[in-house]
Amino acid sequence: MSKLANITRILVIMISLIHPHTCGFARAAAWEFTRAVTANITRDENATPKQHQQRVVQETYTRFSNMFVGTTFSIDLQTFQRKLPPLRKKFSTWNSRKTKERQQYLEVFSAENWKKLPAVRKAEHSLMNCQGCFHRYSVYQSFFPVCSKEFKGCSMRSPIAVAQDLASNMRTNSASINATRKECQQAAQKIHDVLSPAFEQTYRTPLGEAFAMIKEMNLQTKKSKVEKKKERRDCYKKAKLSVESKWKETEVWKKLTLDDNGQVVESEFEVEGRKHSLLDIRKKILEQSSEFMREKSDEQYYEMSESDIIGSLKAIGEYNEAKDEDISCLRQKLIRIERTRHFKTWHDLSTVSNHSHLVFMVTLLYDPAVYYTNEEFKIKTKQEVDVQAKVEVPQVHIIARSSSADSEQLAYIETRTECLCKLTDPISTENGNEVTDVMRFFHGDSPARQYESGQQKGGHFYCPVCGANAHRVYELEYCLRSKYISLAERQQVVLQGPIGQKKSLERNNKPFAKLSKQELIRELSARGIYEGNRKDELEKLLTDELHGIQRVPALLFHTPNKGLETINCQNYEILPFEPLHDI
DNA sequence: GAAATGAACTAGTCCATACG
DNA sequence: CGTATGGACTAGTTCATTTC
Repeated sequence: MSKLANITRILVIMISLIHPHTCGFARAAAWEFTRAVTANITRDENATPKQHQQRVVQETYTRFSNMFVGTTFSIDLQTFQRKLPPLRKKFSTWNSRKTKERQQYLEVFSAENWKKLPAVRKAEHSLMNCQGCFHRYSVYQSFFPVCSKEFKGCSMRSPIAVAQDLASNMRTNSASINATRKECQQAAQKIHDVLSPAFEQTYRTPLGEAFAMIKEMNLQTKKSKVEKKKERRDCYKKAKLSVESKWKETEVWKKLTLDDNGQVVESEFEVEGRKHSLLDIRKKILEQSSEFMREKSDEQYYEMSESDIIGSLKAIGEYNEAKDEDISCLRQKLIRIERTRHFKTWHDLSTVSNHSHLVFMVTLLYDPAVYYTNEEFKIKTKQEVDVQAKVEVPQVHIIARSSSADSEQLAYIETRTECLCKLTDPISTENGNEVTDVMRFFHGDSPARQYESGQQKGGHFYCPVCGANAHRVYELEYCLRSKYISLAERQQVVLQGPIGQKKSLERNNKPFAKLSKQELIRELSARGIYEGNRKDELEKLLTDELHGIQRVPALLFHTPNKGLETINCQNYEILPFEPLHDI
């Protein structure tokens, strides 16, 4: 038998009006039409019974074909004629105890309801293997009395039929015993096991999940670990947003800036932080550490003999014998050193209960020239004190809500530089001796130091101090040869080319990002590099030239072309190592 | 038709906390 | 203590569109 003939045979076999998956609308229509036609058409006197029967079928078929247009319902007259009698038999011999179901069946699948169906819904139906009936009318389809062995397997596939079988089984076999909890569970489990596969296949939803949709059952799908966490996170996010919105209500400021066309633009910005001014911190530390200071008045210095002064200088390693300095020079030097304090800034970011925070701390550096050593203090007061620990207690400078993005952290530069400019404002001890304060060091973890120095974060040049190539950081010799790049040098590197200069002045936090080819050529030629043709080659050259320098040091962000001395940071250095936390 | 441009994506870095 | 998760960043790839 050829393949085509095989397929045809299967198709012919498949057509049946009583198959469980035959369209309900088709069945009901065929039945109603054949009844109406039989009642309405009177037999011609000349016609034989067979001829009359033929006419009835012909008329029924015509009405049927008119109602169901389209290939999915196509059926030829002969087949229709052959398949009609079993259907008539089903309807006429429908179980008399289930007339209600029969009535409902015919109502639901009435011609009227079919007409009301929108075209999209109609398209779901077909004479055989009707998906529309299977998915949307399975309850009513299950009323149709299919007991043929041939179709039993098919009917079992319908979860409704399976459920009905189970229920009737339970009714007939129910024993009136007091079931234990375990038996109860086992029975329910069995029902689930039998029903679940058919249900899931039909509705593409696990049975349990579908049960959870029924309100009366009061069931809930158990959330997975991931879902639980997600829920919790969403909750945190919500709380964060509500806090932020409240902050916005109270802390909105206005500022005037120039746009690209030189027009003054008023814009709003939010401040979500608090600051102790550097001046307050300096005064506070001066007061707290006064008992440890080896403070002398001007008179006392002038009363010191030459040998005393030289001895004091020697003690702090500041006496240079080769240099021939006179006594007044040495005295001034000693006064300067003993009245100069050095400070260190620490910066870090952290998340506290899902909110990102930024902190700047300021610490005074212990200097034996200014403060007593532990031994000296013990001789003086008989107390055993760790002077350095007392002196180097860190003070909170700025604490604020801020994301770790550079752009956001740079918003705090203005207020920092404002404080640094006032570093030269004189403050005096109780005895009226003026002290000089110097901002000396910066320390923090890698991202913090990268932020402060203007180095890129990550990538191939992540070292915030020397910009060593990431591929070679394990070569000791290479690392030792890599030079410390000072903040002033970094500033010069950025400003060397016209584009870097222009974009820095525009306060672009990434002046070398996304340059066009023309800009790349200009930038490179200003740096004496004339190689490269294609854009990617030029980009690579510039990357190598900058070795990770991304912008001017953070403190110069607002005044990129001014010297560090304008913000009293000429001695400011970023420490090359990552220390322990201050707090 | 090659190069430039821009968007979207992946993979990897470091930082950190939350949680069982 | 290990795992999960998230943000911010660099670096590289792919793909489609535009420009020269």
